[in-house]
Amino acid sequence: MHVTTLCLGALAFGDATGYEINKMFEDGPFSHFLDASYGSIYPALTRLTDEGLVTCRTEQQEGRPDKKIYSLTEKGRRQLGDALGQQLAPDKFRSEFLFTVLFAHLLPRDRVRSLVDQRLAAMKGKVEDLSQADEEDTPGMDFARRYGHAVFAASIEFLERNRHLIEDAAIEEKAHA
Amino acid sequence: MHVTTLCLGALAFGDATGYEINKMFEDGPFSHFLDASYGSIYPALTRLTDEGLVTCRTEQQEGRPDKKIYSLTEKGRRQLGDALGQQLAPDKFRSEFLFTVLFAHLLPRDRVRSLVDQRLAAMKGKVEDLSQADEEDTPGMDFARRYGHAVFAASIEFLERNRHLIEDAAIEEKAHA
DNA sequence: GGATCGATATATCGGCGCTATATATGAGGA
DNA sequence: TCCTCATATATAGCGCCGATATATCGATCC
Repeated sequence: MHVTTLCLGALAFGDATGYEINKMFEDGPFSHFLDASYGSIYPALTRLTDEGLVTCRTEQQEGRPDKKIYSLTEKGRRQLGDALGQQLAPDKFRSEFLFTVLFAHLLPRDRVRSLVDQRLAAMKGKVEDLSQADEEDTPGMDFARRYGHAVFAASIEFLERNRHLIEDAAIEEKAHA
Repeated sequence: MHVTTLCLGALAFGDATGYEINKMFEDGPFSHFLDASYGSIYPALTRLTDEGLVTCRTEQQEGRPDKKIYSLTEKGRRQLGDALGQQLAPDKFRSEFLFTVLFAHLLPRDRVRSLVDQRLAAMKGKVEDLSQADEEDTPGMDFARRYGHAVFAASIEFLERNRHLIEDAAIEEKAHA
């Protein structure tokens, strides 16, 4: 599923600028399970406009560049529907933490402990974020939020119960590797 | 963390060919939380050889191309240690399933149900995979395996308990979007 | 017995998308 | 006063995935 499709999805929630779409990936409803950045969003919106899947109207502003507000066309809406009907790619997960942990037996104990502490703090923050329901959310958004909450909660519980497995394996001294 | 670093990590478990390293990402110990493919592994090994971080010896074979077996040098081992001491990037997670589910209220119920069924089946397979401990695993590998198991188990439980949230929201008719 | 398929093994090309950067300004905190 | 953050668009560079090319052996299938 290409960035163009993700942008169509973003616009299905209402008209938006490239800047606003980017925020949906950074902080918004997509942030926990999708990724996209300016470098791909702006070119995608241009391509979508060329193909007639979205339209663009410009709004003058003072001090800032003019706002380019994009809207889904009927053709774009159909294209999104098609994409959601295709075979989906399986989830992708990338964790430098787990990669690093594979070498716990070669790392100083302090390092491993700090790694786990940092991770626990980050995950507790995420669980906090995902605890707040929003009245305006679609059923899907609510489901995704609860899903994230459940997974992060399980992750935290696992880490707290099993951190000793890697901490005990780590080396006592402070030396590097 | 670049592919070169991941290759150093792979070679820290023993000498290997590019083909074997690829398998570590495809089926092996890295497969659940890392990604890399031929298109990046072979160039990475060339670069690592040029920089003296790995060495390469060639083994003749009949019928197949000669095996190029790579080994970590002392310099490579130090470089890996350094990388594991740096600030790690946070986990990245990409899910077309959750993206699609955001639009559950626009999709036919059959589609949503089939999506959940497919996902459950895939996840049960993963849990199965991750149930088998291996005597030869490092403590880190064992930890990562259990971690995956815990997270997938939580995921399955959540899906089974909450699938109705999106299935009830989906539209009754069979029409597309 | 012939055909097809998957595993073994290396390598490159095209294109997609992230990271960083450029540009410009107003608001708010230090 | 200065710096950082938010608003807003856009591109260049580069890293990496996916597809493809090449070659052979063993296994399965019909």
